[in-house]
Amino acid sequence: MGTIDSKTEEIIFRAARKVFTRKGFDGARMQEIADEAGINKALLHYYFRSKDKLFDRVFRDVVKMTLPRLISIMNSEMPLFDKIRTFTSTYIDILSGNPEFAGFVFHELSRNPNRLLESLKESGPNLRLLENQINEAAGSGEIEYIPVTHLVVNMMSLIALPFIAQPVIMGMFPMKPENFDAFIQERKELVPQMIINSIKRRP
Amino acid sequence: MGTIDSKTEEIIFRAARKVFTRKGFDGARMQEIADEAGINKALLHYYFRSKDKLFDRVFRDVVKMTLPRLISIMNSEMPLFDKIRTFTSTYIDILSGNPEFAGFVFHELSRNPNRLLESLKESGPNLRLLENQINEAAGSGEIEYIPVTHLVVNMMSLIALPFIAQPVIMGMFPMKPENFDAFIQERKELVPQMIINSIKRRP
DNA sequence: AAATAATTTAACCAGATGGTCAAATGTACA
DNA sequence: TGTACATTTGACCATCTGGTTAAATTATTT
Repeated sequence: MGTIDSKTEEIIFRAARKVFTRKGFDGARMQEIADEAGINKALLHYYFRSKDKLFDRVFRDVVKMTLPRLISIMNSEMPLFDKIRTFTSTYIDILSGNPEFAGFVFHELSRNPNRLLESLKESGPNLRLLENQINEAAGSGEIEYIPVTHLVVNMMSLIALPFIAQPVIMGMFPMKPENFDAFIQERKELVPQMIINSIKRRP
Repeated sequence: MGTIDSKTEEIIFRAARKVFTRKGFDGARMQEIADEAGINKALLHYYFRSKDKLFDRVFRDVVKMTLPRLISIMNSEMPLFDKIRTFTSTYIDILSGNPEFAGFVFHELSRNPNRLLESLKESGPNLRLLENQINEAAGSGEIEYIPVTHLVVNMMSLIALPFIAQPVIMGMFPMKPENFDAFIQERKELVPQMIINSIKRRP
């Protein structure tokens, strides 16, 4: 279940992912997906019964392309600061390759919050582990205490929002696409530095 | 131009803002707006010729409800750290009162990037001023240098994303709506502290 | 090569959706 | 009161959209 065997099925699926992630469920048209795939609209329904079913597959695929790698970093035994650095650069790399993913996931999730819950329930990040690392580092005086919630949300925010806000950013600060890419790359260093700097205890 | 005189016009407009900000342009239905306003669908077109026109008014209104206050803070002569604190708490207050605004603006902007450019062109924030403040503070050794772009994007990110990601956050960390509100309130202190901490030069 | 099954298509359908219009209702004013 | 004007509505229309179906085409099996 969930596998793609035929060649055309693969083509259709990629087309669907492209259109859905760019336009969202409501903005996407089955006809547009068919055109993008270069096939007849009826073929969409032959392979993926309905728009809902096709969308569902796409959404799961997008989650599967991002979450597992991030969760495995979170759940690793890596030291706290390394974890922050690795998480950031991995997440930024993923989104650099698929800039629409961030906006897509958050937007569709607000349309149907239950969607992610399933994915998270079956293999969520082990927040207890991260919590322990924070407590240890705070106990030893290495860092100032910060609740896990805020630390995680801070990382997500600093990483994901620039992609969602790309048009705003490129409008505010005159930027060509290459400049925006460079700007994002700078953040692979800047974001973890900033997070670490903000919690590291001052001498 | 752009004013609302009649009582029903006001009711319709509020209904439209509610529906559009929650569902987006593509997800919104004229019938739903009419129902929300408790009037006939034809009346929508009587007051606001088309869905596009109505949406445009709503979008402009939302921008006008947020941007000017933020811009005036940015353009004020307030000291850098105060500016960061005031900007954050004002922005969070605005979004707390209208949690859908953030996702709405960013999503619709990626559908039509030109929309904001107009609003920004006529009265954008004076980034040169902020830049000077950064340079001064960096020159005097008070802070570590940071490009304006990153500083501004960092603030936007830490403030706006939690609202966009609300369902994700409430799913990851078991949170009831009240808890989420409290979580957001905590950030009015935490975010500026974090930003300032991350740039303040260490002794 | 014939028969069977899988893939692909053109044509079509039903319901939804943005939009129109003529009639009805209400309001102000002479 | 009657008349001009604005407001509101129900009914209707054209188009779009997801989905179906029967036929055509291609691949597979015997």
